[in-house]
Amino acid sequence: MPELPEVETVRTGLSPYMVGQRLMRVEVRRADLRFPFPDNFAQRLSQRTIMNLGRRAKYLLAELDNDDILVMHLGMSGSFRIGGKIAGQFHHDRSRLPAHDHVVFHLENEAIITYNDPRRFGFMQLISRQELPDHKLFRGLGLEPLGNELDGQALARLFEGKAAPLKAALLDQSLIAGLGNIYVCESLHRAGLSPRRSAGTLVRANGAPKDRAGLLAEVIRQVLQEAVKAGGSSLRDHRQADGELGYFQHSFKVYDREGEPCSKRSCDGVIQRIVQSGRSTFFCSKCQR
DNA sequence: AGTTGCACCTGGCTGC
DNA sequence: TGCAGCCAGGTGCAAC
Repeated sequence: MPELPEVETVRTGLSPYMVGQRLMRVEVRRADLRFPFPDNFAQRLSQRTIMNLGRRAKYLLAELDNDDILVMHLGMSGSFRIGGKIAGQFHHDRSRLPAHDHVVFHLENEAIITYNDPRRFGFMQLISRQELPDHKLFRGLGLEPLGNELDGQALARLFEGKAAPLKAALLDQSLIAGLGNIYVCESLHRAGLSPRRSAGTLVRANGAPKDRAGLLAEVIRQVLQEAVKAGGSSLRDHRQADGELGYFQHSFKVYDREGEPCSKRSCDGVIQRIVQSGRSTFFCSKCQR
């Protein structure tokens, strides 16, 4: 499910059940997901208390009481479910695909948190707090789009001289970290910018250079904030950790809307689907320039 | 150095 | 109803 808003929604959904709780037992039901689990993974987690559940880009970071950080990435199809005894009540696990339940966390409060991932593009790692910033997973990550750094100037600097299409530049996690296919398409539509325009042209100083970059930075933040507020997007019936469906998918203006009329007032264009670096791009060629 | 294309997986949907 | 083909929210790596 996961771009930044979905991961953030998972974080807030899991936090009340995990933070401050000790891991009594961890079941790991296969040797690997996308990558092998670390050696002695379950043992190293057992009896640790989760001090905080954070997020960087699309990574969930469970900070443990021994200075290790459990790093979790959901890939394309990873999700968490909450079950077990919660607030004195036993909750039945209505899992649809128990075959793909790969990791089960048993917490001191009797909550049972299950990680399910049919495609297994997700992964988990244990990294010490000290080595995390320089770890290969993190050292190359770009700006956190909901942090304080992303504004027109920063974006202009990042994209200056880049020949790559805007679409590709926005998906590049080493520039901005956390956007994926959906929110890039939606942001570009909202900003009225073509996904095919080369990233460098945002900056070229003919007329109002600052404005394009500034506008794009602003709409990215808007779109992400709105999506977080909506609990993310639920595609293919993907659920949030607490079983609720996010509803930002109802706000999509272009994603998966090929052939539909452009929703912008004063635009009579039609949403098109093209393929850029192997992935679908949805946009309106009339109002996105 | 910057891009592109493929690979990693499973499942759901479309169309014959 | 069956089955082939295509598509999917991500990313790392080999190859141009």
